[in-house]
Amino acid sequence: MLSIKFIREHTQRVRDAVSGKRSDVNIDEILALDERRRGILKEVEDLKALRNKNSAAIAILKRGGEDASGKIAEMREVSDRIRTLDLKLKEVDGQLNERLLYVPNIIHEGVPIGTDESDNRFVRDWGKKPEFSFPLKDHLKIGEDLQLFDLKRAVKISGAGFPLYTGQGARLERALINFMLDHHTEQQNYTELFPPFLSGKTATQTTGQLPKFEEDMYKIPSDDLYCISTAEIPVTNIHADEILEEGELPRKYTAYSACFRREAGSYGKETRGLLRVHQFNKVEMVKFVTPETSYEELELLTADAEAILQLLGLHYRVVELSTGDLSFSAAKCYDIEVWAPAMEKYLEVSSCSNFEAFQARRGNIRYRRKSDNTVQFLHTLNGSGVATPRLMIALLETFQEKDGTVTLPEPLQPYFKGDSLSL
RNA sequence: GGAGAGAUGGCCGAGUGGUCGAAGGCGCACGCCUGGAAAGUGUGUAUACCAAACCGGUAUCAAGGGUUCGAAUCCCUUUCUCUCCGCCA
Repeated sequence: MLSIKFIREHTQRVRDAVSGKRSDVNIDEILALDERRRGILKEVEDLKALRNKNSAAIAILKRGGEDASGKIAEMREVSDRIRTLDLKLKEVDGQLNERLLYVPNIIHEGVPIGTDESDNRFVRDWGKKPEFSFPLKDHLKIGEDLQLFDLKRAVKISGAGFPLYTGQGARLERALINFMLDHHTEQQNYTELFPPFLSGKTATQTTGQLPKFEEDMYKIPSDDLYCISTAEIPVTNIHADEILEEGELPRKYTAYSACFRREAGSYGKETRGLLRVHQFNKVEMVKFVTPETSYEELELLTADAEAILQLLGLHYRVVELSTGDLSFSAAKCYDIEVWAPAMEKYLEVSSCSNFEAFQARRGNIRYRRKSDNTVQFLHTLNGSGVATPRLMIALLETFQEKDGTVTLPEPLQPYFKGDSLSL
C-alpha cells in the first residue's frame, strides 16, 4: 500500500495510478479523512502533553508530602477529554486505513498508457511459430487421444475447472514442475521453498489479494484461511515483520504450489480445457531487493522465466502491460506469452512484476540500509516460472507429430523418463 | 482437547504504579589505537506519526480493552510460542 504521507505529497502520481488502473477509490475522500485525522491528533496530543507534564508534577508533590488533589481533579477532566478524542481518532484512523488498502500501487514511469491488454507494448519475442505439414489437433484432442487428462471424470470430484491429469499426463505435469524447480535452483541460484497452501488474512493482505479481490479467493471460513491463488502469497510473507541486512539482498526464492482461483465472473470465457482452471500448478519466483536495484532485478527475473521456455524450445513473446492491464499491486509488469499453434494464440504463462514497496509496506518487510544504517522498506518482485496448464497446452500443440504422438523436448526427457507421449 | 510457563529494542536480557523509550550485554556505525588486522578503548545507535527555519510533541514493552491524575509494571479478553498430558497418525 501507499503511505498516507506519500499520497499527500505526491497526489497527482496517485491520481494517475487510480485513473490508469481504472480504480474507483476516492482520493479526495482519503485526503479529507487525513485532514480530519491530523486535526484531532494535534488536539489530543497537546492534551496528552499537558497530562504528562502534570503527572510528573503530581509525582513531585506527592513525594514532597504535599497535597495534589487539586491538580488530580483537574487532570481527571483532561483525561476524560482525551478518552473521547482518542475514540474519535481511532474511528477516523480506521476509516482511513480501510480506504488506503484499496488504493492501487503507483505506476512506474514509462509504462504504456492504455485501457486494456490491447494497449500492451510488444517488447521482444523468441523463436518462431512452428510450421506443420499436417492438420493440427488442439490440446484437448491430444489430451483425449493420449489420455493425458480426464476432465469429465474430474467433474465428479470438484466440478468443472479442477483438472485431473492421468497416466503420462500426470507424469508430464510432475516432470515440468521438477524441471523448472531444478533449473531455478541449480542454474539461477534461487532458494527452494515448499510453502503452505493456505494463508491467513494478514498474509493474504500483504500481497494485495485482500481485501480487494476476496471474491476471487477460495476461503475456509471455519478457520479463517484462504486457499492461495499463487505461491507469491506464502513466499512473500516469509519475511513479514522482519528487518533484513542490505548485505543479504537480493534474496531469491522459488516455490512450487498449487494455485486456487475462483475466477469469478469469467464463466463462459476460455473455460474449455486447461486454459482457465480453478486449480493449477505453478512454480513461482520471488525476490526481495533494494529499491535501487529493483528494476534491474525485474529484467533478470523476466529473463529467468524466459529461460524455461527457451530450454523447452517454445516460441513466446514478452509484452509490457499497459496501465489499464496492470494489476492493483504492481508498478510495472511483463507478461510472457507462449505460442499455442493449434489455438493460434499467445497464452499468458508468466507475469513478472515489480511491486516496489507496495507489498513490503503492507507486510512490514524492511532492510537496514548500509549507507546510513537506517531501516527502509525493501522492494519485492515476483514472476511465474511458469504456470503449467498453458505450458502444457503449448508443449502438446507445438511438439505433436503427424502420427498423434508428442515428442518431448530433450531437457524434459530425463524428468519424464521417456522421450515422447504415445498410447 | 486438558494443564502449566512465557511474549520487552536488530538480538539477548533487566525492570511489579511516577523523569522508563526503557539498565546491562551482544551486534552495528564512526573515531582512537595498529604497518595492517584482531584485541582494547571512546562516542553513538528503535520505530511511526504530528509539527517543522530551529527547538519540539505524541505513541509504541505481543494485540485489544479496563483501573488510575499517571501503566512495560495492576485487572480482563484475544493471539502466538514453549513444556507436559491426552488424541490422531
